[in-house]
Amino acid sequence: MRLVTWNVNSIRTRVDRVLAFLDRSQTDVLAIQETKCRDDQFPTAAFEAAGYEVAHFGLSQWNGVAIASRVGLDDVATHFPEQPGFAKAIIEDGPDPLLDVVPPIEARAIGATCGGVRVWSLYVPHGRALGDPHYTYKLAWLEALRTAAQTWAADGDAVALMGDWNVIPLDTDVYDVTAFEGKTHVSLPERAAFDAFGAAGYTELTRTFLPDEHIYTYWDYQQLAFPRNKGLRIDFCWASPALAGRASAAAIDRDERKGKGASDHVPVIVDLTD
DNA sequence: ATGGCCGGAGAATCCGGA
Repeated sequence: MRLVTWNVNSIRTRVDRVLAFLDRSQTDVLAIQETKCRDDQFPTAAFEAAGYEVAHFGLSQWNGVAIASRVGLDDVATHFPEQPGFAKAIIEDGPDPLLDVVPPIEARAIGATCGGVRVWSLYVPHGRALGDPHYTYKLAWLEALRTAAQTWAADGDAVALMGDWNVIPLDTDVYDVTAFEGKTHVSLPERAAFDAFGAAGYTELTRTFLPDEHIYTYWDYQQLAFPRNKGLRIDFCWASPALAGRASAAAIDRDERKGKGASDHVPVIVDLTD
């Protein structure tokens, strides 16, 4: 079975390219991030015509996550247990007891069971800047996900946590780490939050099969980043113990960054034995 | 070749991205 994660940066703009990729790659399950649309705007019919069921969670033009599967799609969840919401005032000042406000959960996670694997499509908050409320939110979000993931692993579930993690785990996962001094994605707390999935028993499958340095999954649209190969490695697949042993290969489809109409991220592919 | 931001909203730029 072939699982793929891809931040498509607008599904409506990219749908032809995504469907062409699904056909060419013979992908069974696609975890999509940054669909940038509401559920009623998602091009579901086009996916169904290609033989895929789709579950999408999108609230506005921001974020948006989906799973497309041709091997079944059951028990859809639009957030993980204790997933924090984001509300700037609450994070800065604490909850207001007079308002009893609950921060709204953003469209950054969707889970479904596909071909016996619990697949999660995840769009980890960017963080914006060190010390920004969004950075605090990012760390809390990752910690809550790790807590949930630990429970799933303890239950013996076959889980794939796939998506845009917005963390650069190693200095060699970026073209020049000094360009990120004092910025998000490389800070110690972010890297610790990412590495905690390993401590929880999960295996990052792309690292297993693609251990080379300076392998990237994202290149900025600006300043000729792709032709100059100034990229980042930020898209990953953490596999639970029950799943990791089934992995047979991983690949990054760098060619998908070429040409007009490319997303700034490329597909990250994981193959499992049946 | 892989090329000098892009997408969405909505009417002028502005937000968010990393």
